[in-house]
Amino acid sequence: MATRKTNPDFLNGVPELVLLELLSRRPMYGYELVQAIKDESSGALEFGEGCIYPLLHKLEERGDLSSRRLDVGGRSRVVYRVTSKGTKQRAASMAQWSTIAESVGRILQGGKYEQARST
Amino acid sequence: MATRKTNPDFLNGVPELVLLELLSRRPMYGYELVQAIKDESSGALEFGEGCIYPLLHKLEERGDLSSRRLDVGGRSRVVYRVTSKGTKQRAASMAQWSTIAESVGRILQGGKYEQARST
DNA sequence: TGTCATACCTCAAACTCATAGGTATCCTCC
DNA sequence: GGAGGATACCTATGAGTTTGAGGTATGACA
Repeated sequence: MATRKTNPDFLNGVPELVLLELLSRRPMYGYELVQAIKDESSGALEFGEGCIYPLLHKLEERGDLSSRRLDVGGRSRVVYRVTSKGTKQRAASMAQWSTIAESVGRILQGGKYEQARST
Repeated sequence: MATRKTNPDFLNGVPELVLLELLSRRPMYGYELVQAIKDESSGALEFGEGCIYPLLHKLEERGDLSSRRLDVGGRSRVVYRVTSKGTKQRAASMAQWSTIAESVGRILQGGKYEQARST
């Protein structure tokens, strides 16, 4: 009952994938990421701070991210960047997402053809 | 803290979508669905019985599915079909999946361009 | 002074899904 | 005739993720 084996996380691990992807472009801090995800998806994806901060901590603990505290105009920001371990993880995650998204897409498309044929 | 509002279920509601889709093509029973999902996705998607059966019950309770018990060769099967309510739900779910899958895809693609430009 | 945006954080509860169990019938092979 | 596997249903525990709501503190603006 310990480790998950099947459907490795993609039917609810999108936040992690998105974080690794965005951070692989440039280092960012938590609050910025929350806004960026919302912006880049035109509002379709909206992960709250309660989702992002714990996830950042988890990824750092796991070694996929490293952080550095910055003071900007009296405010303190924690800026994260992807480690080399995280880069590998990102590639693996992207591959898994692709496989799953294609599979789901194919099933939904299959429905189209079915309907077209039977109509 | 009661009802979920954001990210309406698609970062972990794929099993539900797939069930509604497959059942909208033809009525099927639980055990058959478990195999069908595995087959149609070439093994990429694998939802166990412990996922499918409770979900079928939930969808029926909610009014998206109706069931009928069949006896076939001494074995008892519970065959499910999509109700008109379920058909609407399926359309809504498909639309949501599309939006989210496209958003995630766009973010991942964005990464490609970024890299191409900066390299 | 109050309020809003920025910026960090944590916790409780809700939810889903995986794993592992349980029952019972049928078929095949030995 | 018995063992084992496939078929077919089911539930329960628990791991893991995400939501929603809260809390702290600074800076900007009116």
